Amino acid sequence: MSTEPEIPVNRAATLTDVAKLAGVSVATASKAINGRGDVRAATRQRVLEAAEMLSFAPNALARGLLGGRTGTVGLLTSDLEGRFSIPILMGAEDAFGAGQVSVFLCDARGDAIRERYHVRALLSRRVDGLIVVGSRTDPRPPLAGPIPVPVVYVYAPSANPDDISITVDNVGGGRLAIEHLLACGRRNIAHITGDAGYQAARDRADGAAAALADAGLAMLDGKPYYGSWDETWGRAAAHIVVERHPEVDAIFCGSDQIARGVLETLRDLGRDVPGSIAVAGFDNWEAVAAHSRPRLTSIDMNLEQLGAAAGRRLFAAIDGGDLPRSDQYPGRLVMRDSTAPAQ
Amino acid sequence: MSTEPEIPVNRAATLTDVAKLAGVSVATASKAINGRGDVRAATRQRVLEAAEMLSFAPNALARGLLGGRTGTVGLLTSDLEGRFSIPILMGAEDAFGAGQVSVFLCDARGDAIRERYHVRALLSRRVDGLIVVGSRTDPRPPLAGPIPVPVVYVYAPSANPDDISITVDNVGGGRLAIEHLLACGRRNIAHITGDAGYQAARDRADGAAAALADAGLAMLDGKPYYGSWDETWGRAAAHIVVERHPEVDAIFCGSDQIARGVLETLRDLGRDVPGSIAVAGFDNWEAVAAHSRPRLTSIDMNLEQLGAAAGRRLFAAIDGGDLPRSDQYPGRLVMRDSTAPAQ
DNA sequence: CTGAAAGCGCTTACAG
DNA sequence: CTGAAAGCGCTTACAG
Repeated sequence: MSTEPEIPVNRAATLTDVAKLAGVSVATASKAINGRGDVRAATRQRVLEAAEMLSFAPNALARGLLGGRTGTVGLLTSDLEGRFSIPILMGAEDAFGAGQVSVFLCDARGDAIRERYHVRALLSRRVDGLIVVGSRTDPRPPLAGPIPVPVVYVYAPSANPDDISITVDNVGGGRLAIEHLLACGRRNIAHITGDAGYQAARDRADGAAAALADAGLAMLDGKPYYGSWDETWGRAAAHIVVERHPEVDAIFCGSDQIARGVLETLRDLGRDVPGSIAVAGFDNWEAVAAHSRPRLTSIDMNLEQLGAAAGRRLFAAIDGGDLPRSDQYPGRLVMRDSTAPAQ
Repeated sequence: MSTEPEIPVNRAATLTDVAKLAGVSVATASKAINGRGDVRAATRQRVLEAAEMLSFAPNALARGLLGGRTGTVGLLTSDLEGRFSIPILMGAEDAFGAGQVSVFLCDARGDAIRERYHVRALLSRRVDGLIVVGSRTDPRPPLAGPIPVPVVYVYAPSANPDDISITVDNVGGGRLAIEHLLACGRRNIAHITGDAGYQAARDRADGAAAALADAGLAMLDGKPYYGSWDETWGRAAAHIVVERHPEVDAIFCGSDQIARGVLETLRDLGRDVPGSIAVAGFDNWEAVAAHSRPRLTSIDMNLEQLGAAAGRRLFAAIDGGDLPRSDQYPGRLVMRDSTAPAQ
């Protein structure tokens, strides 16, 4: 029964505990654990064993207090429930998690007051940087007040062009969809999409129009069918399109949910997809696109990559050196069964 | 042109800066800012103004180093893409965000190694507590190693009954659905659900069976149609049910996606919903349930409330005192158009 | 009511 | 190769 007064019981072990157990100074213990400075191999060994024995975990707060860096970043989202925020968040989390960085998550719920409150809190925790995730592609006001750390806006760009914003190339996405439909031999193409108040709707429509123009064509009616982003609108709009333009041989939809509604109506009307009419969606929302009849071809915005890119930019900005610039990322086409060469 | 050498330029203002500018000691500045100790009103005023002028934000790391508490918690999720994790996460974030607590988000991606790594990191950041969010309702192994802070498991309970677990009452949810269908006057009720390997599937089925038994009934075929959680299975199973049991007047589905497939098949077969057959889903996944034809009645698991409850439990555990116990939360029925009294 | 001093747990020059 | 000392930014008894 030896008494070992040195071993801590109720509190987490500190470097002092480790040093004591190893019979060295805290300075030496620190060096041994961090692999810094010249420490005799045997000494290092002893320290490491002591640390292990006490399951020592260095206090990151103390560390952060010293060095200029805390190894934390803030992830500011405007709405967690948004399907778009989540993959971005995953990508960013992944980009950081791989390193030594921990992520503070804050949901401002679209409220500017709450956002400011969270920014204050994050700054007082001395985050090394901030990622601001939007839920719409429309530009958003930049964070208020002086922010002493780098900020990267993702998905929704900052309204200030001097800020770093990483966004989806929706124009390119619209192009991609149309080019695919053209390659399938379709010529009479309608575009049914969401609320025209969304930049995303307008951008995708612009890209679609441009791709059609390149082929000497225009979308049916010369303009998109703007509406809302859901199935109900998709069903209604499909009825209108087919009635006005029986010759329609392809429909590009601004979202998978709209496409889903379009598919239902075409099914009700007995129009064969893709034989008679090809249908392409947007978002590549697995749950929606992969189980429709037929399974839906769609544009994927690569949101996870977008998040990861934002993470890397933030790293670069934190490390200083060459300041990263804003950038746009292209989507990609995911082909399923709702599009095919015309029969 | 006065020279004011005291005002910091490149670094964040510290309490020392504030104290200097206000012409008091740091101790007094600290008390003034925290409303602690007796400070003359005028003095406090001066300090507050100085703090404002320098946009002083107290260094939370330094604070955390002193007191035993850091005001941070770790939110450990096993998969961010899971639809179920997100509302829980929102609820928890909300419960904390309202207070002074910041949340570290870690996605272990279902990998035990990664989970351990994240736990280490969180502990070295001295979080005050941990919330572990599962993505299935099956019990999961408790966190490995000695965890010196309170842990609350949510959605997926810990396999160790001594741990605090906050879960959904799936048995009750199954009951709720069946009781509603019975109240609608249905008597020939089938149950189509997901993978029997999921505790959630078995629990919901058990609840359904119990509610039927209470009414002196049994589900058609005497047991659930187990399959997978998606629409494709819903479509296939609905065909089987209708063929074997033309008398079927209600189908309770283990998920909204299954229900969606069931609705499609019934539509194809020309069976009227809800007139001829009532259909109820589970999850109340807005995007799926609110736009089907007809709109889907479904059981909502109140996941956001679950997350908030977990947050409050963790608070209680951190504050010590009466240790909170594990608990189950009931779901609620959300009535839409796919169920109605029999004609 | 105010301030000097100690200390939280660590790291980093600087001596030895 | 090792250790004593200073210091990161704050708070908290304790004097005055």
